[in-house]
Amino acid sequence: MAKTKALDKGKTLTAAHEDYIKAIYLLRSQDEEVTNSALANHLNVSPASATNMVKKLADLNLVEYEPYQSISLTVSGERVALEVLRHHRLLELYLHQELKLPWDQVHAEAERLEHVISEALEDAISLALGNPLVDPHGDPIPTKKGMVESVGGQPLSAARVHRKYRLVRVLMQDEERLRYLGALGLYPNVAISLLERAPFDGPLLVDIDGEHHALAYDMAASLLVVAWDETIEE
Amino acid sequence: MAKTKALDKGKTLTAAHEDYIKAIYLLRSQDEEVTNSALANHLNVSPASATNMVKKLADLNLVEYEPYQSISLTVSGERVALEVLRHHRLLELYLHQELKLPWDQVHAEAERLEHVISEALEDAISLALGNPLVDPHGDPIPTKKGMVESVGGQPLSAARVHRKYRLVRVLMQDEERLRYLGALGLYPNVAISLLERAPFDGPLLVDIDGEHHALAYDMAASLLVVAWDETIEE
DNA sequence: GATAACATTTAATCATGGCTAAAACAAAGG
DNA sequence: CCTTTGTTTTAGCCATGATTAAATGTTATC
Repeated sequence: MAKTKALDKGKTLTAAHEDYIKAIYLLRSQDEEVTNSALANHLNVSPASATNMVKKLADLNLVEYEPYQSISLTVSGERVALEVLRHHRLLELYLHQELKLPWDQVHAEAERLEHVISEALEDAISLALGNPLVDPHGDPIPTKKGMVESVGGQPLSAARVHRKYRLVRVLMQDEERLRYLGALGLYPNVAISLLERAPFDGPLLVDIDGEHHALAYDMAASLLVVAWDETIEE
Repeated sequence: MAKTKALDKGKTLTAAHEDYIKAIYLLRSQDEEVTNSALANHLNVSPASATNMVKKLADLNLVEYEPYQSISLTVSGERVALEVLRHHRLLELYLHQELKLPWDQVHAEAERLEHVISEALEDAISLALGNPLVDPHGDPIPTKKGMVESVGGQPLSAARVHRKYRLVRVLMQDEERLRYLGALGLYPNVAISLLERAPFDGPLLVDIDGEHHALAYDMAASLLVVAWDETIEE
């Protein structure tokens, strides 16, 4: 019982702590090196603030940190990250599915709620949703035990022409863009085919549920799809 | 546009601000004089902290305050109080009714959530519940416009023997006590009759839905009832 | 009306989590 | 190898919201 400081302290973590830990986890899971500036940038704080907090997290045994080195989570840190992420994604799904909030609004709302819900509420939400595994953007919801389903898929921008795909994940949280996608009917599980690809990473012509639309390349790069017939039909 | 500071600042109020304002409102509505110490006591902070915050709230035009005098809300202050209270009570009802959290837990949960839900979420919750007017404890839910239904009723401790009453409100938020009441089946709208009253403010023998129980005097004093036939049957 | 008892306010401090400016360090190019 | 460029850290500061201890004001009692 000597080195388990972080576990001892239990739920003394503030929203700020959780935000940093979540950011480290998310950056890492996008295969980005977690540098001080990347972290500061992701959280919209100054680099100095990031250093400051990272040091505190290191004291709590939640991150591994040596000055001037890149940052990583410890096992307890990752446990915290997954817990927060579970809250976040359960909330997103709940708000969208049960309370009918538009999907471009649920992220911001969950961002605040994730820090204050109790274990009991987390469980109740999960139960009400039937212990779901993905949120409205197709992001996987960590299980209570901290397991994360790896959602497969390739970027639509890299897909083959004239093949039917299923949209499985939207790597975007920006409200404007999500509203735009929503207007096109681009939600997870929708059928989408690539009709034509403009050169030089130009726009892509796609068929969404019968309708034709042009889609900017970088948008398409943030849409993960799998071949339609590789997936179980609902 | 000179004196409307509080309105100008809009949603820059912190959870601490809201807690103080809510406390002032609740103390006042229990006909207690809102003194500095009552406030400090209610919020579990030191008197010095209360003075400090009250001065800030006065600067924001949310409370009326002169040193050494008792404290009251301004019109904008009351508007804030009602908004927070609306959040709180909507959340309590939602958590209890839709997510099936035990009624003794919803207060603590709502206490945290009330400060972070958006207008849109508030509306969605209210809509999902059919724009309800009372929470699970029988406390009135302020309307969007800031109207509060006054819930009538007299303390059960002052009720007449051998008359059928309807429990309309439980003036208690303590988890232990609520759990106890719950175990007795004492929720709002339950039928209750006073069978016998012990002298010297002693326990009361009551009939709750056919079962007989003894109830401490101070408990009964926190239960508001109305004559069964004065109320609309469901 | 003086004084005791109590409530309130002031003053000085602390922890948190930001910030800016300056110093220290790392990595790359000449 | 040294210097330039960019990143990271340190140092000093600020606002928030709490604390305790001391000073001040209010009220009740004799």
